[in-house]
Amino acid sequence: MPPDDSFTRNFEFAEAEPRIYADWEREGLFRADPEAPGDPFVIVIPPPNVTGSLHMGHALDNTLQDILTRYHRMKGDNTLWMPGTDHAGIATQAVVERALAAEGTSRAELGRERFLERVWKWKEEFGGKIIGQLKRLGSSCDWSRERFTMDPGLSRAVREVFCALYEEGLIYRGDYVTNWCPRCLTAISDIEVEHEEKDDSLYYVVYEGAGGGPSLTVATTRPETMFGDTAVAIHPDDGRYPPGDFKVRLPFSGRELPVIRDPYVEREFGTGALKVTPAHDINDFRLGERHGLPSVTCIDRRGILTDAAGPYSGMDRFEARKKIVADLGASGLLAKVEPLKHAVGVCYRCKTVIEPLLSLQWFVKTGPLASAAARSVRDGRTKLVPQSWERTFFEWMDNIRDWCVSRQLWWGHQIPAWYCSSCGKTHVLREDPEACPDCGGGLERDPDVLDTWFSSGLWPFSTLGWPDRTPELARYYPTTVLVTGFDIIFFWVARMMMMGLKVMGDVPFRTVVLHPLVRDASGQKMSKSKGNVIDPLGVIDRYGADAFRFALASQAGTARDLKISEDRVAGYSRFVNKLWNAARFAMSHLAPAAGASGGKMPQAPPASAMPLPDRWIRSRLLTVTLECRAALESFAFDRYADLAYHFVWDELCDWYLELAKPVLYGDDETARLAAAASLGLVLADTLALLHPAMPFVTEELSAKLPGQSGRLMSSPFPAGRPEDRDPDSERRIGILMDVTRSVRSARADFRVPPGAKVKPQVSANDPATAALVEEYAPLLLKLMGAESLAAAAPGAPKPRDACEAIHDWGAVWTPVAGEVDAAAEKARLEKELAAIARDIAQAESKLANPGYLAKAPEDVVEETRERLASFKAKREGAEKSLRLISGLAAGGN
RNA sequence: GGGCGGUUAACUCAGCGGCUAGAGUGCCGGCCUUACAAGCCGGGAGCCGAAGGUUCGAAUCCUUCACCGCCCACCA
Repeated sequence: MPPDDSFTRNFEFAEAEPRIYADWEREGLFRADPEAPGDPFVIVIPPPNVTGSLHMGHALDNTLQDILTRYHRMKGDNTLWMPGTDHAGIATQAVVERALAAEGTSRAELGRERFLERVWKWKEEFGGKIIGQLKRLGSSCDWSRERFTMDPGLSRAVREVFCALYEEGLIYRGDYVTNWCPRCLTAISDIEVEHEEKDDSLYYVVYEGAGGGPSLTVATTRPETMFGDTAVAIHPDDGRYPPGDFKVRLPFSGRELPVIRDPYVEREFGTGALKVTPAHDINDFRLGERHGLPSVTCIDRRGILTDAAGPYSGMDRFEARKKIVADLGASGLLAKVEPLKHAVGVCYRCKTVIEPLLSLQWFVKTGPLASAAARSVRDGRTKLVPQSWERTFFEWMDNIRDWCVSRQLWWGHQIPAWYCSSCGKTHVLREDPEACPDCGGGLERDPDVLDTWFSSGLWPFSTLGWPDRTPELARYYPTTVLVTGFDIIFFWVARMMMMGLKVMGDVPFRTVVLHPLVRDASGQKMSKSKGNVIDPLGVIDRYGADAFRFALASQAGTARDLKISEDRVAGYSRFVNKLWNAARFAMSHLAPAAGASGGKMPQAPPASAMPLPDRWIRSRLLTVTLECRAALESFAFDRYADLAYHFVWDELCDWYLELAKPVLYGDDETARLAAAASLGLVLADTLALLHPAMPFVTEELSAKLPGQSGRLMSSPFPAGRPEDRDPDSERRIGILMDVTRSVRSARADFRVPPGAKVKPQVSANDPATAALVEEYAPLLLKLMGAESLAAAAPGAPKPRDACEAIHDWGAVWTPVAGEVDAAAEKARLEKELAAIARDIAQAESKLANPGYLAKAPEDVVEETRERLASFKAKREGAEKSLRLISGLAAGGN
């Protein structure tokens, strides 16, 4: 029966995937309905930057989310995958500023209002490209609910939360030393600072004594900040320095600095004397607070020295450092210079060295929020998967510092704070005011915007409609699972937990699945500068989304790195093809069977009424189905993929389809139809099993099944038919596989010509096995290139020309050309016997061990007993053969 | 300085107290067998990083060490 002409030889993914996706979308299959029944299963997407395009990290993240979403949807859960994008303040603003620069203008020239118009316009025009790319991946998000962090609704949520936290004292404004990026011209939070090991110099600078006091030498890496010094600090117990108050003179300026004593100072480092610059160092700032020191800012927001730096004013901070060092040397005030390796903070975006700067910023008081978040993980309200991340999470939450949330940008949620020019009061308000509510004076709004992560911290409830009490919020919060890379645990996961617990009074999600980070094939981080970036869309173009998704899922275990290479994807594209062709084959037999049952899927008989191969595959399908479900429930995506892959390829294709062929091509019509129906049943379940990982090809194939009306994506996920469990059929198929493999192996070893038919015999240890072989011999003949397969008479000797394969249930004799070399055969058997003897010795020693018998679990001991019996059976067969062959070797030729 | 990973076949990894340690890719040999040559069949390949320890039993648990990688960090 030739396959149907419309059934192409390969899955034409380039044509099929967009078409199928459009069908799903048109049919509204992604939509969630809060009124619908079923347990809620909810995922909120980690919102990609609206300016971004799909990279490997997104591809992995969204593949896993889609697998879970599709699985739960098929299971009948009330499933919502909530999509959207992030305004990504600093990143987006930078992109638009670059565009402006190319036009020869700038943000300053445009002014705030026109600049923001430009960003919105840019967003409408080029933003959201990534949504289309997520669709190509197959993401089954409910696009009707797509949100953007700067939507009116979400902005309202941001404002509400800001006001509420302010009213509660959890948001405050103050003058502190914050991390300032002189290039981005904004403050950034602590976790946005990266630390880079750098080879630097430690300069020993002499501060001469004032008023007859002693001189001090301080050690610093940043001599250019000396004009901001307002003290020198030593350890209170440092005996190298005289007791009592004294002062030193700042080089060049002559300004007098008090010498203070504080245990913060490390006596062992440098000279044990520390220059204190409260305006440009966070530790010095704290020292200054403790000792009531003034702050002097000597470097401005652009990294340029200020008038406080006297002759160096107007110089860049690094230029100034060189010049100052040179000048100190010339004045004999540079005692020495040592090389020093230390970590320097740089901006996570532009890698510019951070300038700690005293400035007026808004902060979130994170202490109480963080301890609530940590508690929710400690008591299991939110689980981290893999659990090993908990320690890291606690580490951070327990040592968290206040979160600087103001950014000196224009693109973002402007801080809802107004300052009265008359009475000087600060007003944080939900509605824009006309005038000062207190005195009616003129108001000026705070120009700054909020950190992008402030709004993404609200994502799990703001997207569901909060602050309104929507049906979605009631039904879908807390969400079920959050899937993300571990790189944003602190940026995002922790913030959502803090905000969710504070605002909603409950955790934002029950489980956080932290997946690996995608690397290139050699484990390197992908980056444009390294040129090792693989574009996921190119991969989809070349291999299809299904192969790509499957490759990602197959590697999504508990490791930290996921090394992706095209070879791997190519490997799974062969799997897609394999599945396609297996289905093509199955369908060519299903079609006539369906014809016989009126175009409908033929009713498959119960497994127990079927021949052995069907009973076996259905038993295996049951096991694999249950294992796949267990794997998905525990987020073991790699295991799920592996199980499905091997079931399809090794069992379904390599054995079941081959064993079915003699029947399917046979003359017995009843048997043929039954086999086809059984095949259809197994195929349908297999497609459903694979659908979460490979949605396109499975949907396409499912549509070709006879009598198919609905979509596979909205069909039930297989639950497994418990009545199909059949360990005996698995054992018996195992014997038939042994026979087949033994003959194939003998043929290959002895170079039996491909066309030549052999007449193997099976010498079974018991009549039941002999009967089994005789019964199913017709199914095996073609698989092993045999003309006949017979059970040898009990006790019959192995023919001289036969290659023998020994099993615990008996032996397979495959006659090969001429006579088997007796000496070689003897050597082989002796080797085999030695191996068997080792196995037996091992098993026996275990069973003779009282500790083993007493402590090992019952089933393990039982297994060992069975194994020992099987070894002994094998040994007996091998010994018998050896006796025979020895006789031949000695007396024969 | 603190913490977390990794080290298993040529490569990339799975296995994480008990089957004779597995898979994919690659390699070797043979096949165009009417679902699939993007395929089929057969085959070789590993003192499970090192050393101790716990245990009846260790690739798997503990300790120490080595190398690789990541994260956090207020000795300038």
